[in-house]
Amino acid sequence: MQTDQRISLAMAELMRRQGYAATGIKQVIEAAGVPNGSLYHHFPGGKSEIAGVALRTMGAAYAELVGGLLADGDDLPAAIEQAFASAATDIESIGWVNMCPVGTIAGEVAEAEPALREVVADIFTSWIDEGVELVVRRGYRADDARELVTALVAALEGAFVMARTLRSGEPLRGAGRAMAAYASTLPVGVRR
Amino acid sequence: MQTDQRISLAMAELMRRQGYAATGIKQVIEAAGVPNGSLYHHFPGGKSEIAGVALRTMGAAYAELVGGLLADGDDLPAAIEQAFASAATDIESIGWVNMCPVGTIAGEVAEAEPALREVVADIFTSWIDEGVELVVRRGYRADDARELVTALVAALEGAFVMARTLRSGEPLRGAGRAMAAYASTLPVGVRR
DNA sequence: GTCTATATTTGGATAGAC
DNA sequence: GTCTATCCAAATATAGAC
Repeated sequence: MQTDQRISLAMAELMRRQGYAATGIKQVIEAAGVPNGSLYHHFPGGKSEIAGVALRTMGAAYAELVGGLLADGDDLPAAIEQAFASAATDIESIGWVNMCPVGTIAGEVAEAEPALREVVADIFTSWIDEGVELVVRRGYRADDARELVTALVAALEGAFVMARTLRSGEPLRGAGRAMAAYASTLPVGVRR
Repeated sequence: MQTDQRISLAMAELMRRQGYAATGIKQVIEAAGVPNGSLYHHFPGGKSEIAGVALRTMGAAYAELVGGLLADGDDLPAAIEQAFASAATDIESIGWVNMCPVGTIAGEVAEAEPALREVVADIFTSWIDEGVELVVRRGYRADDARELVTALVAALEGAFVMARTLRSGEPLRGAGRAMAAYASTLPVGVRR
């Protein structure tokens, strides 16, 4: 793997566990196994530049994951409930660290790191846009779809934090059932 | 105001903007206007002890706020939608900083600061317990109430982060409408 | 492009006079 | 209880040889 990828991957892994502020460049250097000078050669912008790249990579990975879950199955409400439940089972078995870190980083950098706030805003926006497209393709109205997907992302991020803090998958399952019930109230043009 | 209150209040305000890791003791000292020695006299446990006190205070304040919103009005779904909408209007006008910071801190400290993770877990638990009592008192089934309140907290925390990042109140309003729609699907013993 | 050495600032925490 | 001075480790970033 390329040096710059090793660096941004190490940054991503550390941010997932500790967030942005608590993650030190020296930790990144050690985890990536690269010398200090190489890091600043590849990322002249230092810590925040690396974090930006790491965030975009994680954002894209989760978009693919969630998109896949939402695309599966005939019934959207059922697919939603299953996606949340599967996330719950994952973190219960694999470990509480295995969580989407974008929301936590978002809260951390929103006021103090304008450049990173915009990166996260881009990630949220693209998640929503891609999700809306999937939902519209299932026959839902565009404005319903946007509201549903926005609420889905909010519920998912919030439930992740609660699950990790309470060491329980229940918040994720509960949020999934709630969002599925909400989705059931929306009209579907094509398939109903 | 007492010295220790000035300290924990300053810590709370700084954590709201920057999170836990990025907030320095020196910043707290300056913001509170107290000398270094006084801080460690009142809080021998240093930074994490102060953060614990600050978190508990913020947790209680938000419990009261949200509890008041949920207790108002005849119709629970309408009260939920209004509570989220009111939060949206607040942060749009007062400022994006004016947000519940508990969720962000939760993500930050979940793996790295076990003592603070437990403090946040206590806060989430008491929010849920108090919310469940309010909802049960309205005639909902206890298990429905617990699931609803858990999802409410998750959606609220997630929507706060999205709103602050996207600089828009819409995620909060959308999440509120979604949760209201979900609440409408639950049976009410007394009033329906 | 890689690597070592180091500059400089800031972190949290402590000591001890008053 | 209050306050000043200070310690020591860690932070990010840079300089310059190779």
